[in-house]
Amino acid sequence: MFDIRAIRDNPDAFRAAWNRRKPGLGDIVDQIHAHDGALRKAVTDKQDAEKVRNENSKLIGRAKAEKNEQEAARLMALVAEAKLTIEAAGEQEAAAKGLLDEILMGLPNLPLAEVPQGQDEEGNVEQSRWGEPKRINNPKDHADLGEALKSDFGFSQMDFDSAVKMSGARFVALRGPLARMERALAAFMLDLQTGEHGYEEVSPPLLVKDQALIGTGQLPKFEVDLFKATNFDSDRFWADYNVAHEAQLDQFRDIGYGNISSEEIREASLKRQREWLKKYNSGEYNDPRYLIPTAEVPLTNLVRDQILDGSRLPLRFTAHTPCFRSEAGSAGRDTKGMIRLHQFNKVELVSIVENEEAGLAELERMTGCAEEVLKRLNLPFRRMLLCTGDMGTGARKTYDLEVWLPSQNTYREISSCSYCGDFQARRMDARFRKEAGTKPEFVHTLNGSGLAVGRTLVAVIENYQNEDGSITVPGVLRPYMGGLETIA
RNA sequence: GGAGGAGUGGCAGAGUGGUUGAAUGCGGCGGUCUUGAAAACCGUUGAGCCUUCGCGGGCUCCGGGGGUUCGAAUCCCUCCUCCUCCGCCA
Repeated sequence: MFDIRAIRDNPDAFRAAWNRRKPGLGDIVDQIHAHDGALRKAVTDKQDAEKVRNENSKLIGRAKAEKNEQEAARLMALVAEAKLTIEAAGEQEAAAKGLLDEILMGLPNLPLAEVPQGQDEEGNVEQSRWGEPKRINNPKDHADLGEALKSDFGFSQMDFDSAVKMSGARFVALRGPLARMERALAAFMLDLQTGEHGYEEVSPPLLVKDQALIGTGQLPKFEVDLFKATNFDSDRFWADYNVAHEAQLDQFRDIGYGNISSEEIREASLKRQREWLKKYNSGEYNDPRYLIPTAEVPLTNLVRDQILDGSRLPLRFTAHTPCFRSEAGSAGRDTKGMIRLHQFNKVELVSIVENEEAGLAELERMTGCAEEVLKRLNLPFRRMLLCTGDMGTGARKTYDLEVWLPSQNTYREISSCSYCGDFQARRMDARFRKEAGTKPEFVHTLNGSGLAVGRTLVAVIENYQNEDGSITVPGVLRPYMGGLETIA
């Protein structure tokens, strides 16, 4: 969401920024301006009429107390007239607000000036590199290595076949030492971020309401990327439906079937059915939840609908959770292995700060916190500054960390750290008060992966592979794996 | 799942149809007193929006939504949340 007053005052700045996101998108400013004008006109009209109603209602009370019925009747007529105006203006207000919100909620955040212009990942700019890729002769990819490794019971430690049978494509079951290594990675990351970087560990809900996703920006535009868990109340729906059906039949009977054409009956029935189809799909009989696509959603929503104490900022949260993504639109990409799954684990970092200056400093800090994980695992990586076309909707500036994958002879994304300004805060109504007595201000939010656990496992397997197909356990993970040095 | 109760300002807690955006207490802020502090006393203290260059004026909000009424925190409907008891359950 955006500050409508800022758009009014600087329409050209918004126009230019949205055009940087996507050529032509800035023209939306004209529509916003039109709807905003209509909205304010309607609001003013309504308020004027409400004033008339309120004042006269008080006078009515006084007139009645004085037993002046004639005066009371005269005033009541005035109020009745005002109410018509209120109703009409109210409808116009709701219509304009609906159109305006629909536009505003669907627009992406404004990229900061230092973000490079670009259409897709080709436009991203490398910022730095760390570590030297190790020379590996004929490196195998993680899937081949993982499937070849056997658990004590003789099953693949990276068991795609079994997972696919029960859940379909893009799922995996880790078994034995590899499963433990994934847990070790998560524990290591969490200990680092909480113990050394000051993040508070959170165990959040994994199912959230649509409002939470609207808050962080995944909705309304990207519902196809999410897994939705529905729970339709069919008993209540059909009970209500039958009542409406009976009522309509009664209505026909009252009119008399001789006085109504079969065409009219058909029309009326269809209309009723269409209405109920709409209700069927609405939230009225359904209370859906979404599986979180990232812990950014619950962690950021921790501050929703609040006025925080400014002296406590910044707040830093971390959580290790599964993430669920439908991966609609990525058919055919990364179909082999664990790079792109419907379910994966991730350690997420979220920071709540007070303004842009603090936010940009925090972005550097947060990215550093993510990089530290890779450094301690001794995995080569590079830092990319994302271009305007490759950033997520909520972001104003994003760094991606890409880890070296020997099998692909390239760097692959393993973390993404974003500064979101007050974009999410406005959608969530998350504010803070600098000092007692001062106006509340919107907080600024950041989120980043610290790191994607599944992909880190992939990187460890590939970078620590040995000629014989065994995997050397990185030093920092050994304490978490009972001292195990090699997975074979 | 069954039975009952409750949702009011940062917190506690009055208020059941007419100057109530809301008594009172605590907390916060400012002040008096004091060498300083405490205590005491006085004042002040919700949010959002519209309008105005500004001073100011106005509207909305007492869990959410809808309704009754000239007028609703107060009455009705509905949903949500919380509490107590019973049942079931990781």
